[in-house]
Amino acid sequence: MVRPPCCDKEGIKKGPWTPEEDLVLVSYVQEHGPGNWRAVPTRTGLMRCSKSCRLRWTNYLRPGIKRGNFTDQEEKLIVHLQALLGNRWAAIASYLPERTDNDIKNYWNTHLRRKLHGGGEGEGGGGGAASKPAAQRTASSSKGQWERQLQTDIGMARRALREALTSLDAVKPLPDAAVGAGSGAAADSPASSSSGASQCSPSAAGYVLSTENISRMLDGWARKGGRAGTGPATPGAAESASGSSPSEASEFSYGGTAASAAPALPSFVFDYETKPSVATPDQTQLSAIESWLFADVDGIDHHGQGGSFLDAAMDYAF
DNA sequence: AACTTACGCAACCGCGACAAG
DNA sequence: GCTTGTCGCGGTTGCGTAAGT
Repeated sequence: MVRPPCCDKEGIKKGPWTPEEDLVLVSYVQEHGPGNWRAVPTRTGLMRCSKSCRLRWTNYLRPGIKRGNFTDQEEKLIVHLQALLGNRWAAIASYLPERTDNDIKNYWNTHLRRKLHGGGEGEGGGGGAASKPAAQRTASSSKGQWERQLQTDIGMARRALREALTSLDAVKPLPDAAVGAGSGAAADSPASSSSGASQCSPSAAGYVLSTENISRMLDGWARKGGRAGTGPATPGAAESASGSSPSEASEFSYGGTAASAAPALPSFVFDYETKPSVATPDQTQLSAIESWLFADVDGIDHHGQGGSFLDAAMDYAF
């Protein structure tokens, strides 16, 4: 039963991804779509294990990802959902389509857990499992199962989310800017502010965000002088992306200024992206959430609305 | 200015579930 | 129904950077 680790093969590279690897992976996924990760290393020549490729894609390269600067709204959602669902970060992440489960997990571990429990012990990281959430932890966290679990938890989740939004409303009545910031890279991401993503049509959001990601990557690399490492992680680095296109980038014809060059990169439209939310206007999305949450406030559980959001929520996840 | 400590994030690891044969 | 392969998730670690002394 003990299966050897998938990555213990000779010649499998570990550690931070290099710009070249990122571009190869993006290029591959662009062409073939995400999935069949097993084949990625062999077909791309990447000396990475399939897991690493998948992780890199889902946590970093995937278009539509917003990084850093969690808003109050997101924070509250995370807190409430964590209380309800426990450390099922993937499930929680499905409510925050622009955030990765890893990001949420990190944010929880580094900010929220401390914040909520004042350095208190045993909650969250270990505590999430230790202190049983309202929804009992199932042994499985697989997609299908947590989806079913979510279905059963949905009532509680709705209540909690509504509370979260309601309490937030008291502080800040969801102005457009806030809504945009709620999920919008527009508000707090220098990258987007410089690239004008917020001005793009909603349908192009995914596209723009994806190119932004690349832009960020490229800029990060440029700043590090092409040094391998976590350069792309440098937040808000895209403002100088233009004019700093590393030589490697040209090899892949992505251009160094991905964001500004977006229209010239039609091949970068990730049609196969499984999270339609990236192409959904943030405001619309939040409005949907809100209407769904408040649908039964007055005792009316509009099936249509609830259903639609539930469907949408499920769509986000898959 | 140099050194130390704390923090944040990206990536790795191990396990379980699902699907195909 | 069983075995094997692949995928996805959550926990944890290690490195780079910021903050403090």
